[in-house]
Amino acid sequence: MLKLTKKADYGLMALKYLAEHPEMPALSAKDVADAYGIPAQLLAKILQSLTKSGLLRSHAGMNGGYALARDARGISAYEVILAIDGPFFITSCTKGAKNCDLTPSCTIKEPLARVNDTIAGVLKSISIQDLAEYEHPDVAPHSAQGLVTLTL
Amino acid sequence: MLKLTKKADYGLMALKYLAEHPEMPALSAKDVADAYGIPAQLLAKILQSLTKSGLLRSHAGMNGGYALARDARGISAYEVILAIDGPFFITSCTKGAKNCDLTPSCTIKEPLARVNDTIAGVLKSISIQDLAEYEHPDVAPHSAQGLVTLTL
DNA sequence: CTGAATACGGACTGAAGAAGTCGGATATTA
DNA sequence: TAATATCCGACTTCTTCAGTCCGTATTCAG
Repeated sequence: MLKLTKKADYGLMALKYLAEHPEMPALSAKDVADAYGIPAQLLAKILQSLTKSGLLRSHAGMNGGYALARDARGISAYEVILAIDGPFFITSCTKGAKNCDLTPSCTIKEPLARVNDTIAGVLKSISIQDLAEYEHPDVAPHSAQGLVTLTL
Repeated sequence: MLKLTKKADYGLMALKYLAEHPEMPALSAKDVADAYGIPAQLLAKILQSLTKSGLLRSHAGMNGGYALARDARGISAYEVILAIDGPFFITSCTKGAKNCDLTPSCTIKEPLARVNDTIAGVLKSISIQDLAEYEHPDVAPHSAQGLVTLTL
């Protein structure tokens, strides 16, 4: 629980890989899948959904493949996860149209919604470029600085 | 995905309920379950695991039940979730003994581990007391102030 | 023009985890 | 002793995730 799906992981990895190879006009799903040992067909579908969400540009045919639709710095981890897994909510019942049946239970969900927002904020502050630049943990703790304030 | 299990929800609700009724020496699983419309047997098992983790004190027999083992202010949401669902990691492969088979994939997981720590920090900053005090969203945005800094 | 390489997309299967139930054993108290 | 509890393991059911299969459409090279 509270875990990213493998699809989201794969998607982040693939985008990172694309960001690391800006010289290539396009990389096929198979290229990326082979680079990481990911099931090619599965990654293909992931990249397709990222294309539909506008994060990638695709091109069929020989020497086709995928490329980042924007600069790596302009794509956040949040967008990627959202595109692949849909909107996430930390709580089971959200205060949307489908309200939850347990009337008083929602008193606990309100504060947790703040947690949800906090997590979303953190993920929004991380760009694909950040992931690509990240080399070694102990070497350079620089770059992205996400400051998040949680007020209950 | 990135969602709390219902068990964790139920557990948080139950602890909140206990915190709201400090006058009661003990409340049975059934009491709490009825208050929220939760399956009693399911909640019972949740409360048992919270007891094993030392967050609750239990007492069998008539007029028995559960009570908070500590002050509500000393129990964090993090502890509750940990006790019920076990340790959570945002990424599928964690850098523990069971290392992941995808060698290069882990390059992406390192930065996400920071996200994981951030989330844990937020959850640690929220106490059961905070949940119990939280009355209405628009009325009083006071109390718990969690400040979390994420450095990639 | 033809064939290879590629993206696209629906349907399907298997595995895993979550949610909940059942049944019984133990402990405490009225 | 009977009622009320916690305690605990096994089980079923349901959903979601992960992955595969297969057919179609698009583009490019020869």
